[in-house]
Amino acid sequence: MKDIQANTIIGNIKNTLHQAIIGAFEQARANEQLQFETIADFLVEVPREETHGDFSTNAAMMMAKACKKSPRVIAEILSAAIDATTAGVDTIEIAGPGFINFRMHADWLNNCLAQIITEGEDFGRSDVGKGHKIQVEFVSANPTGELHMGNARGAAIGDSLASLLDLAGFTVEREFYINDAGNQIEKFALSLEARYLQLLDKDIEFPEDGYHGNDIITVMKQFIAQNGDKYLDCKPEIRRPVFAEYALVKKLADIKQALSDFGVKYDVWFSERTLHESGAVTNIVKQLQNEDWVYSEDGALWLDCRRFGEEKGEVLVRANGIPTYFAADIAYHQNKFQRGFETVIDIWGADHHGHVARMKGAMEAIGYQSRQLEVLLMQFVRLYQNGEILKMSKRTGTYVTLKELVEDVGRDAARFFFVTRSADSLIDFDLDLAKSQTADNPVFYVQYAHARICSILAAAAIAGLSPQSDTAHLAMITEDAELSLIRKLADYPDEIIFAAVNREPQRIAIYLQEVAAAFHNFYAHCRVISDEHDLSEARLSLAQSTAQVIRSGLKAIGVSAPEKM
RNA sequence: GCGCCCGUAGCUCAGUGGAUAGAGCGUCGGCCUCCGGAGCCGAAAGCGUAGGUUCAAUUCCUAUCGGGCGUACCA
Repeated sequence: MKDIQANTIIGNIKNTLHQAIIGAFEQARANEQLQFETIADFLVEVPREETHGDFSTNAAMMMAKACKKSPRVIAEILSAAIDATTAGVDTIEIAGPGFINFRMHADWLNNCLAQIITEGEDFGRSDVGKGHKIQVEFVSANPTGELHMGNARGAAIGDSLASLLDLAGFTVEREFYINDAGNQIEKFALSLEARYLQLLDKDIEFPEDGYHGNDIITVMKQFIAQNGDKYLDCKPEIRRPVFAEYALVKKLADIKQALSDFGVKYDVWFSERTLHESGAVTNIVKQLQNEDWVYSEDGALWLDCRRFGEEKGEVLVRANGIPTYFAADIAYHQNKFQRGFETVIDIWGADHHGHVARMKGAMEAIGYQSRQLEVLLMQFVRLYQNGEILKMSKRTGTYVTLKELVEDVGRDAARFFFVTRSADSLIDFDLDLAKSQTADNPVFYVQYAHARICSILAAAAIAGLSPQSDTAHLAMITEDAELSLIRKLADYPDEIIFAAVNREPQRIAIYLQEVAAAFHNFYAHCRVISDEHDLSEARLSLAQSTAQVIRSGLKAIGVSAPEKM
């Protein structure tokens, strides 16, 4: 992972130190103290242990081989040559196998806090994205059933990632791809028809591979309430599209509502059907044919995926003339790029991983770069209930819905739960435990810190105290617990950048717990409102900044920041 | 069989090419004349196994064991 050193409080110091170290290398070479060709990619980091200083570099160890000297010897030479006064460094030490540790002047964290306060609500925002257009497409569930736990996870990750990218300076759009065409709609129509007939007392067998969920029975009951039995003697070819259209509208409305209740708002709801109707799907197949990416076999048209390293081709148009999902998906992604996105991120379930390589290959085939399409694969959510695995299946209709999750566990707790885990991990979700332990969800630990601060600020206002952040006030902040909290707050913009660039929203959930812990520790060790008027007002500034960071971070992951709990 | 993901504390999960691997829950022990105890402080407990690369591996590579997913003219 390349070190990201953005234009942030911490990033700027790292950059300055980085330059100072390079300067020291050059000087040592000029003095013939060190001999080397190029300077390796060393890191300037904030060490895990505070006893190792405020910043640290592995430069001496990275260059040991090139310089043919021991790391500690190189560190000695460098530390004598480094001019880090501009960064605010007080002392430089050599430690361990050859780390060079920098300790800043005592007031550096106070200056950090001043800057945090100056930036206010914008603190955390940065410009590393340079306004580049990026799209995050997530959930995109078939509108043939209800949203389930897997969709909930996708929603939590996708929405959070989009927010983080926005904070990091990208121009972001959230999109939901509506699979309202193709095979599953045919099957859907057959299932609806069967339910329709069954509800009207016809003895009809339900399709084996149909959609067994109770929700579509509800939909057809509503349909009958509105339209009666007038489709009973109608030709199947006539009534099936009517059922499907009716149900799609209903189901889509349900999906929008469930996502909205989960705190997710999309910029675009994109209909697959429009791609077929506009001719985009047939056009993309023609384009690929013209460029010799397509071959015929067994009556079907295949994309030659062997040209990008796959073992075999993939069907674009079936022998029956109907294009596959794959063909539509290529047209869809072409459409995305035509809309000006430089990068599109798709969040898919692990069951689609076989689709990744051929989609990326297809992007090359239609003239884009495969890296412009990023697929974030999300492992499954394995549900436990009564100690047993609950097998989810949309086909059989046994699954826990997003709606139930929000009702039983709560939106904040559910979102925090999902966004705390990396997309890579297979989650074991014990529903009984989740319900019974709702109060133990770490989200409340974070929210509690926020509510506590709000309460303090309110009490302070009544006492006639207000946050003051001029230099004289901030200089009164000297306790370890206070400084540790500032240090944690100062990390915020870099945490956002890291999470956004690496597509790891879980970083922020973890970070917020660390902020809350640092605050609770501060609270336990330092009285905010005390007899010392000026110190109280300085600490109020710190508390207020903490609340602001928590509020901003929680917002990014779609969790509320209540003032009272 | 082949491909992808994952094996970190009793449980659920973070994390990292570096100097002492973390949190929540659970267990054990402390802390309320005081701003919110949904809190604070402390203890026990862990990188599946075996090789390799490296100054340095839990992290990268290989093998192996275990789990998940995929391997359709489904999506």
